[in-house]
Amino acid sequence: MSQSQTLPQSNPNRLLAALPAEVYQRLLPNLKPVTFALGDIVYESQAHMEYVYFPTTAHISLLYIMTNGMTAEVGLVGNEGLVGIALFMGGDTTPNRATVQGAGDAFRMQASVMQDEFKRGEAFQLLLLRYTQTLITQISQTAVCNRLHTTEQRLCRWMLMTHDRTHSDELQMTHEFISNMLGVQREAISLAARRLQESEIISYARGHIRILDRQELEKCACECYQVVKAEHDRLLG
Amino acid sequence: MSQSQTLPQSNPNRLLAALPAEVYQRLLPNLKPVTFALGDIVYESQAHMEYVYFPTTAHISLLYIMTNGMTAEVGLVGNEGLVGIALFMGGDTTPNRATVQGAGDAFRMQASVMQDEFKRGEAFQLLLLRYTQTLITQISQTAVCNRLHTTEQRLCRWMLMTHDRTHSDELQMTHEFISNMLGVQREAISLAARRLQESEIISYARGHIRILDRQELEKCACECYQVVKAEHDRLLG
DNA sequence: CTCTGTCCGTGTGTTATCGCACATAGCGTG
DNA sequence: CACGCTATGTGCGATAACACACGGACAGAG
Repeated sequence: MSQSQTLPQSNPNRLLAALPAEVYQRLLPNLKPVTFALGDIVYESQAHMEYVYFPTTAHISLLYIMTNGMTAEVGLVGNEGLVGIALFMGGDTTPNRATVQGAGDAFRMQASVMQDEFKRGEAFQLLLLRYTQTLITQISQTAVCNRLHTTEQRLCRWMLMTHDRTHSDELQMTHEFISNMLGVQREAISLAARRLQESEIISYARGHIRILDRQELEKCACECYQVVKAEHDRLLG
Repeated sequence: MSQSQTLPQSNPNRLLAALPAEVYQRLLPNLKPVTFALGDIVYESQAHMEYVYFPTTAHISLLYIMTNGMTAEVGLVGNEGLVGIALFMGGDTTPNRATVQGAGDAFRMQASVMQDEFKRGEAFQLLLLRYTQTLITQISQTAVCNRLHTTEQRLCRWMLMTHDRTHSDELQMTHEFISNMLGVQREAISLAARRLQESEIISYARGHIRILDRQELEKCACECYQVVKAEHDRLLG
């Protein structure tokens, strides 16, 4: 992680953008731009959290690591949200690791500054709680989806969610990486991905996936994608 | 649902019990005892919510119903929590149905009264947000568990969670009912339950399950049960 | 241009679960 | 006590996913 020189204004964090000007101005001096590389660990499971992060171009996975080493993603955060909700929910830590799934930029804010503004109980608090509600919906739907849908459907949903946060048709990730997010074997991803490639919905090679036909991709995904999206639009759109 | 005559003090709601006396006294006039029967629907998916509920002896399932009718539980609330978090998180509704899994009592509070107290930003708010954080952990762990663990492990975890909220060794529920919670076929529950009965960990007959050996049951469950319990104890213990 | 590590393809056997069909048994009702 | 309903047992073929193994192909480093 390194400091970047200029604020990435072209693709702002949407929570910060939704704040009243007065609040935004008050917080601005406390927003420091940072750059994340793929694979960076933002927070370790159960570890102290000093900052909250408002992604702009980066996106971050919340994942759980079992004692036997298997992993599964429970949530995904891009420029629509923030990472570190435990710091205002009162937990201070979480059992999940937060790791960078897409390299890019974010703003960070000292936990104490965020908490002071949160305690004012105004727009900032309302916004953060509403976002947390959408995150709860996302996690709930992941629970349901993990139980009731096929690997192929879940792969489609996951690519759509990632696509929304990537702002590019090319996703840089290997089958191996995706299998760790979806909690399945790498071979299962290879199989599902190949079927999608044969249908000319995606194409891929050596860690680069290109989304060719987003409409078809949405048709192949389960309803979970739309449920989460609709709930997000309702609460923060 | 019917009004009961006396407040069930023997088994209080633990959130209410944790409030400072001053706050509790202020809220008391707004707490109305209600009794739930098995199967009652507390909130319908996407429907208006007029009250929040603090269970005492009842416990309530949060479950998602797919368009094809399949269901899966995402969370379980007993006297350690409350139902209706969307009312202070700012969502007002949720995509999940809340349904009574164990008959019993609860206190209800008008949404507006709850919101007024919440906005004071004091003990009540802190407590509710902390509880919400434990619920997020529960939902997250359900997501992971649904993906990575066997039906038998998940059945054990689910019975433990229910046992904690039932305050009795006898759970009144059929295999069919449990299968709807865990999102599996009824036959899969029958199989797993029979294995547990053969090991003399539980016994059951016609909708009555008796937990014979809770220690063994914990051994058969996955780590998810302990993770959620530990996080709850850390935040609200 | 060769080497090496990463990424993906593919096969085989095994297990878990589904989907369905039907049998059996207890319970309440009339 | 006969009946019907509900709860559970059981079998079987189909499918999805796991676990493991190994081969091929490409990219980048040197």
